[in-house]
Parts: sequence; structure tokens; C-alpha cells
Amino acid sequence: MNNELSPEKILKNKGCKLTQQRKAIIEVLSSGGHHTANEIYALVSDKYRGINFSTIYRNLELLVGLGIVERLNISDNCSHFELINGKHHHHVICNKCGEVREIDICPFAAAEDREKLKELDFEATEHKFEIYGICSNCRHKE
Amino acid sequence: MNNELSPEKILKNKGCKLTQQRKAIIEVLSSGGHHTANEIYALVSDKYRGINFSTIYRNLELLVGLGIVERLNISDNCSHFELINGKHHHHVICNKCGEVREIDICPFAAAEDREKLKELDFEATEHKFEIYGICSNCRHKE
DNA sequence: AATGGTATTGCAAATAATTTGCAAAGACAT
DNA sequence: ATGTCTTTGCAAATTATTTGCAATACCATT
Repeated sequence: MNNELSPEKILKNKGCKLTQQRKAIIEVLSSGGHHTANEIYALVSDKYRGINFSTIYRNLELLVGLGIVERLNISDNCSHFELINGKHHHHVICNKCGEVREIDICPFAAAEDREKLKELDFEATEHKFEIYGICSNCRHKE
Repeated sequence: MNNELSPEKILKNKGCKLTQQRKAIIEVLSSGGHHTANEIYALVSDKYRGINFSTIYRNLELLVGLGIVERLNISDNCSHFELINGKHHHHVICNKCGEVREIDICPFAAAEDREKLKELDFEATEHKFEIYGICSNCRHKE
């Protein structure tokens, strides 16, 4: 896997240039969490004045393609992005406030899954698991 | 659960009217599978001439809200919709051809999951599980 | 079967997210 | 320091989805 290499190294290896914009995007994502393109644009703008939206989108696309960033299709209207660092995890999403939290449960390990996949003759590369419901906060208010 | 009631009954119970358009949308989804709003529009248009896109969207939204239809955020650019009938299932998605297939594996049953959720004090109502990779077809060609 | 109140539709226009073409600027191997 | 090739900013295009509003269709009631 790419896990041992830093995002910067991976870019270099693939012949991509390490621009200020890319550094800024990676830096923003490095602090963890999942962000929309909008949020990333805002956060990066603080570090790199005048960055353009299309630059954000183009680079997120690139980083996803290189396996550096994961795209989450959590809500219905826009993608969220997060850096793939060592710790594999999944997500818990509150239907009320929209908050997204991480869980370190991974259901994929279960042997049965792999068995059935073999029947399908499907070569699995990634998987996603999301749990929806009401978070503690939302349940306890009103 | 709503599983015992037909979509039509559920609509009635909620005081919603059973319009031709709604019947057509439900009929289209009843044949199974997952479709984009676009596809549903095309399919429904065959049954009900002159239906409008906004009617499709408004009703899909309604049906999702009533727990009759599930919205799948499988691809990055648009939602897919499928009828929730008796059999709970998840999805396997080919990264190459985009084909989506169902699997009857459900990882949520694992006890551990529920334990950790309790720690989070999160009340889970739904969950989704998707496996991405390369399907048999795509792997065997070229 | 006709009627009326209310939910629903079609239409057209508005949003919002994302993508694209192109000339100018930047990265980096030499 | 230079040249090449990638990447950026800009502006405009695309695509999915939503919304306001007047006209219409459901369906409970008469």
C-alpha cells in the first residue's frame, strides 16, 4: 500500500509537481476530519491567498486517484474528502445535525464476506460502511 | 417496520394522495434495481407521458422520507434510488464499468458493532455498506 | 355523481456543485 | 539561468437538484 509514503512523496513518484496549492490542500487535510470542497476552499484560502475553486477540485480529484484522499458520499448534495492516513475507519452520521464521526469498527474483516465475494468473482479494493441515526446530542435536546 | 405495508398503503396512511405519477414511479422502482433520477424520469415517462423532472425529485424525496425508498450515494455525481422491499442488502460497485450489484451480506449484525455504538450513545436507524473494486467482467477483458 | 378543500403537478427559472478550455505562470531537471 | 511540461486562475459551461406559483387532480363528503 501507499501507507508508508507521504502524500508529497507519492506525488513526486508519479511525476506530479509539488505546488504551493497542493501543499496547502494536503496540509489542511492533514489536520484530520472530513471536509467538503467548499470547506477546503475556505481553509486553504487562509494559507494560500487567491487559490481558485477549480484548483481545489482538480487536486482533490488527483489525490483521490492516487489513493491519498478518500471521497465520502455521505450526504446527498456534495462530496466530503479526507486524508487516508494509517488508521482505517468508517463513519457514523447524524440524520439530524449532520455531524459525522469516525468509528474504528471495520466489518469487512468478517470471513463470511470474503467468501460471498469470491462467489461473485469480484476483486474488492476498497469498501465503505456508514451508520446513520440520531446522535447523543440531538437525542437529548428537546 | 413498514415492511408489511405496501408503498401505496403507507402513502395513504400519511395522508398523501395516490397520484398517477406516484403510482408510475413506484411501479418503475418495483421492478427492482437502483436508478438515478434521470433513469427514473425516462422509465416513468413511458408510463406517464409528460411527467416533469421536479415531480420525480419531489416524490423521490417524499418516498425516501417515508422509508419506502432508499437513497444510495454510490457515485460522486448523483444519487441512486431503490425500493426498500423485504430483503435487506448492500452493494458491490465496479470502479471500472460502474455496475452495481447486490449482496446479501450484512455486517451490521456483528455484536461488536452495537457495543461500540453504545459507547458513542448513538441511536442507529440505518446503515450502508458498499464494496468497491473490479468486477469479474472487467477483470477478464483485456 | 357533483362539489370543494387541499395536496400535488407542470412550468420556468434559480441554485449549487462540479467541470472545462485556454492563456499565463510556476516547478524543477538540466 | 533556462526550457519544458505541468499546473493554475479565470470565466464560462455543465449537470444535478430545488423552488415559487398558478393550474390541476385527488378523494372525502354530500
